[in-house]
Amino acid sequence: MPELPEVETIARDLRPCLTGARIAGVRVHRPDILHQTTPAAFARALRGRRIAVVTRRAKHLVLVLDDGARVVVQPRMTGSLCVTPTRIRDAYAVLELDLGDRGHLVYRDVRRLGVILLLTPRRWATYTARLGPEPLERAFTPATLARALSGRLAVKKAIMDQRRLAGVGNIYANEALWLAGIDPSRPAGGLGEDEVAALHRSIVGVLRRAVRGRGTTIRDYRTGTGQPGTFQGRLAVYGREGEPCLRCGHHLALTHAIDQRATYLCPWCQS
DNA sequence: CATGACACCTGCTCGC
DNA sequence: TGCGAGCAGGTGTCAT
Repeated sequence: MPELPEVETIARDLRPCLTGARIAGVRVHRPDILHQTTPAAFARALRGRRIAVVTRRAKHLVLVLDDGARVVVQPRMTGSLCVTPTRIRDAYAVLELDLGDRGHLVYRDVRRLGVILLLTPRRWATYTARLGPEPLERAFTPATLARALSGRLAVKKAIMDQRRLAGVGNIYANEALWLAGIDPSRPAGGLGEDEVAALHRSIVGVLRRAVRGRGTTIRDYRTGTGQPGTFQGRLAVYGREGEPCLRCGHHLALTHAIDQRATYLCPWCQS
């Protein structure tokens, strides 16, 4: 579920709690979320290690351990992470790390669509190479975006394709395309230079504002401190079908024509 | 290579 | 009130 701003918020919240913490114990409550490893091997690799760095790549949280291994958490639809001072019973807890006097890190995931990976430096290199550029890094320019926008697929699909561009999901794709005044079904490769520039500005702008708002909570998303985000109150189109467009006043529409995902748009000013 | 269908899961909401 | 259908912000795989 969480997109870039949500995972960025979680990473920022967890960073002061986790950086330098030693992993004293590992509890895997739901083994099915561990991919390409077993609970026993996973626990063996983590126990006794220190967490050196807490970071984010695309929509994924990354814990770099002091031996260079990386624990990658993909929360997907309903995953959430937070640190608590003491253990609390939770039917949806999937993984718990005991951090001694630094408390407990809990990964909870109601639908259990999330994934946790343990990657060597070499496998991490392969992993990150498959993901597109980070839209909030300085190196992300309109030219970078233009490279992601090739082909005849819908521009909305293109910006949500994590190999082309990292971190944008359904909510922010809808918002960015509305901000840029671009029809989401337009072929990605057919945008003009000015439209690419507008979309670049919109993507960067909406992601920055959403990070400042600590993410969007529609249902399940919680920050790293267990609270809802605030950006849901500032969405211009997502979830607002039938309501007036904030630019032109026409009724916003909802379709599922692109990849069967909810697409919200203003039929008047996105055409 | 691009695209579409589907699978993975559970909970919530809506309509009857 | 109760029940089934449909829907949900993501990603990987497989067939075409």
